[in-house]
Amino acid sequence: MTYAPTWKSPITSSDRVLFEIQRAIVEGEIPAGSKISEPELARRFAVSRAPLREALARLERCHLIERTPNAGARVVTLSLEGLLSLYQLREELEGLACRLAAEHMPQQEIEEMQALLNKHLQSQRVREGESYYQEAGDLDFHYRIILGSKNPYLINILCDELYFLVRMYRVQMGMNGPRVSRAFDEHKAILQAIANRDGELADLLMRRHIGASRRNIEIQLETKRNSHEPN
Amino acid sequence: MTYAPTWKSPITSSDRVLFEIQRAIVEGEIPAGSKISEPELARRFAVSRAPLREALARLERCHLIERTPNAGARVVTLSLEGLLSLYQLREELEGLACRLAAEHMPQQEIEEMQALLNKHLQSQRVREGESYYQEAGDLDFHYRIILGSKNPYLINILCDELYFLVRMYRVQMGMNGPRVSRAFDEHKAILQAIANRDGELADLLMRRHIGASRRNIEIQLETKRNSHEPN
DNA sequence: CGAACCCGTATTGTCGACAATCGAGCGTGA
DNA sequence: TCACGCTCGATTGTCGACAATACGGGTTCG
Repeated sequence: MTYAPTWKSPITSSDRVLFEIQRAIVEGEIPAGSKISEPELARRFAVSRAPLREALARLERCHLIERTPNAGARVVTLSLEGLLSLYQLREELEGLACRLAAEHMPQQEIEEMQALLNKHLQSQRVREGESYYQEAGDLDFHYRIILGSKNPYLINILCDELYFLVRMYRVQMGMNGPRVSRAFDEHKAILQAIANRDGELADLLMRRHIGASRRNIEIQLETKRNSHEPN
Repeated sequence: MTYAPTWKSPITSSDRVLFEIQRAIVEGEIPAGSKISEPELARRFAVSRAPLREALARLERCHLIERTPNAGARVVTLSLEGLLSLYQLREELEGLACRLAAEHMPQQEIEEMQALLNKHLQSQRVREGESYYQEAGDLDFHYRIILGSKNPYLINILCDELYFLVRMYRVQMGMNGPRVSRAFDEHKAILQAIANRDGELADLLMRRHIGASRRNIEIQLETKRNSHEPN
């Protein structure tokens, strides 16, 4: 069995269009909830509708658009409920990824990650509170652990299908709260557990790491419900 | 947010072709590992290559085929390693599904499932040891619990992307061993926990239920490794 | 004799046009 | 006035043909 592709460089023109639209949707350049017009996008990216439709199929696969037969496609609409569902999943899946990574991740990859964390730590010390860089670092950290699990289905789901949606939520709903500062320490602890081949602990720490964000969302949802329903 | 479609009846001809090929692959009529010829399949199902390619894209999505750019598609090859990866995932995801179902599943759906289980129980009492019927019943049971979780991403992953692959493994690798007889009781216990709104217990029982099969696979893998490597 | 190169063939990726279907707006009738 | 049906326009689904790329066999050179 071959591992998930996870990132082919844009070979075919369908790939190119896919990447462009992905970026545009994630960054909100194509607004969430807006309808997608095949002829318009085809003109915009200077391709025929055939590769465009191929790209749309893959966008649906990573949950960035929703298609209904004979009625076209829409960019997904973001909601706290959706974000909560997403984090419920991530908590389980990335916990599993940690357990498997502790088992299967090669020593070399672990050391590379440790070096990476140290590099990020330096950067953060320089500019305290800078969140965006941490964003990239955080996603990269999770990304590598998932790859370390060596479970092709898990890799595919998290890196190919959910990754961009997570990024979209982060960019457009600004999920970079006060947790940023704590993330470094938690990452360090998780990686240490993996280095010690302690899968159970790594699992637990990762669930906590993501679960903290999840509970944040649940609180927001609660307050939203409380402020809307009584009206 | 809309729930995953999970089963549109074949509206477009692309859908029709998709379902036909899905069935053919799952049942082994198109052998595992064989190369897929677009022109041939297009002729066989009397459609153009456009809807066929759409169908292939969706087949890739549910892991029944693997495509490499400019080189075509192949039916997946089954392996114990792949099956193990699949069950590792299922254990986590369906455990989560149980926990969420205990929280969100409407009383009515629960009662429907209880009725269904009783019906299956009668059927099984009549023909002890009959496995195939149990197969369908088992998949249906899991299916409904997943839907009960009301988590659209979870539903999509398990029911749309992994479901057919599980079926394919069951049909072609004959995963219907001695566990069949125990499944009924375990199903009953899981459903009871959900009915009691005891998510934690339902989670635990489901993990055990799937974990038993998973350990079975691990044992087979172990014996395979032991008999091959020394040579 | 082996390996690298080249070329023909088949397959995949892409295109433009046609057919089928859906949504919007208007007109008609109760 | 409101509801229903209809027509028109636009969009999506499908088709056949063309272009680009990868595989296989044969040849040639070291």
